[in-house]
Amino acid sequence: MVHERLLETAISEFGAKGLDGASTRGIAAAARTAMSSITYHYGGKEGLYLATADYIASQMEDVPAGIRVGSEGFPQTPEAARAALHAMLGRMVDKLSSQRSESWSLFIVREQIRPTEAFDRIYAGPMGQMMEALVQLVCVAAGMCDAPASRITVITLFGQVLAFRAARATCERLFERSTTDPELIADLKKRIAANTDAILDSLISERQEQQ
Amino acid sequence: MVHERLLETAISEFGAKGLDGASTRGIAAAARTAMSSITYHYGGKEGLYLATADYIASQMEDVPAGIRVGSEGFPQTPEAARAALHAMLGRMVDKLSSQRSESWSLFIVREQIRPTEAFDRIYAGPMGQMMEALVQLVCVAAGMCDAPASRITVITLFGQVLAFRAARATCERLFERSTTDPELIADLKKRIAANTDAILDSLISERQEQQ
DNA sequence: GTCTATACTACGATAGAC
DNA sequence: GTCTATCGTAGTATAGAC
Repeated sequence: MVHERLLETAISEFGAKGLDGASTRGIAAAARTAMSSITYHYGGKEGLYLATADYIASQMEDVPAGIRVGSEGFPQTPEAARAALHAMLGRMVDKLSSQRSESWSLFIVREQIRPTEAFDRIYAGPMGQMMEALVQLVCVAAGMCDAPASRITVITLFGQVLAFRAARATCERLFERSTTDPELIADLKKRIAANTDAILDSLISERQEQQ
Repeated sequence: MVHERLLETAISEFGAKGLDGASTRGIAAAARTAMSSITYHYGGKEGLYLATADYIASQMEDVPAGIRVGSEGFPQTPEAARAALHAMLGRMVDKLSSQRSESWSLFIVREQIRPTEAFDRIYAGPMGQMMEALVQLVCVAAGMCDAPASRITVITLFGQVLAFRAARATCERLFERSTTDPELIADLKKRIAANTDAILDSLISERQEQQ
């Protein structure tokens, strides 16, 4: 219980202020425990930071949802791959829409822009699996091998989802609606699905023109 | 000169650690001045934070590049709007690819996820202009009025660009190339342009089906 | 305008009570 | 395993020299 409270608070504090900026005193107080328990359980501030990264990584396990490169259930036909792509992007929207994701998204974005050892830990887990799965799904869906184009496409697809969290204040202003509105989230999912289809189709026709 | 050195350092420190996390001592030391000069010039830490937001906003002035809703040069035909859209997204990629954008992008993303008064100041400037211009350009390019769909589309287009900065560490891993590589940036721009065309075309055909 | 000096609060780490 | 107490360092703010 103490562990979980500490980690939850740490996500929020480290997310907001970074490793240097956050204070163990503040984290311990918010988690209703003594500061020295951080030293005891995690060896110090840095230890808690890395443990927080692992904790965040573990919370993303449901996003790839078993779709893993090389696994037996991995989609083999363009149609199946496209469906899996839609499903995975949809789960990502759900994940990033949730109130819970607010704290850890700041943590991750900081690590994305200025990576430390913590990013290695996050990427080594479900996040890396998810990105590699997306690459292979795009390849299968567009009938191409693992070309640079498919990887760039994945970043643009991911970006569509990411913007809803990483540019949230802009979304609130643009939509003049709360970004937690389920109807808005449903509309966003539909639009991302339509965009994904359009992008895949344009990749396919590009390929056909080249031949 | 002291002002500029202070503001540049402040972007980086506030970006990394937030308002609470960053220290005036650290900022002053890195800007090679006395800490008390922050009090003198900006009235304190918060004053410097807001001044930093204004400074960031002022640095984005070249992105809308005069394309402003209601101005006389605003594109009126679908073709012109599409070209302007490509140009503006291209300038955004350039901006976000630059080394300089690293510090202020963290500042902005933090404000996007947990907005304070500083975000109002940033959005009131070129950033808000840019987003509203994108909305109108999508409307003109897709032959639709200011529907919710156009605003959601703008977020997805923006997300494609944003990902290159806000998910940089993921990009580095996916591409196994430096994200400052000009060739990679050129490829990304081409892909975003192609995706934008595909997305606009799908918006247009959606509209035609409805009729 | 820019600096030093100082008052007071908060920081991380650690030792030791229980 | 969780707490309090304490040490040395670093934080903001302010007053005042120049």
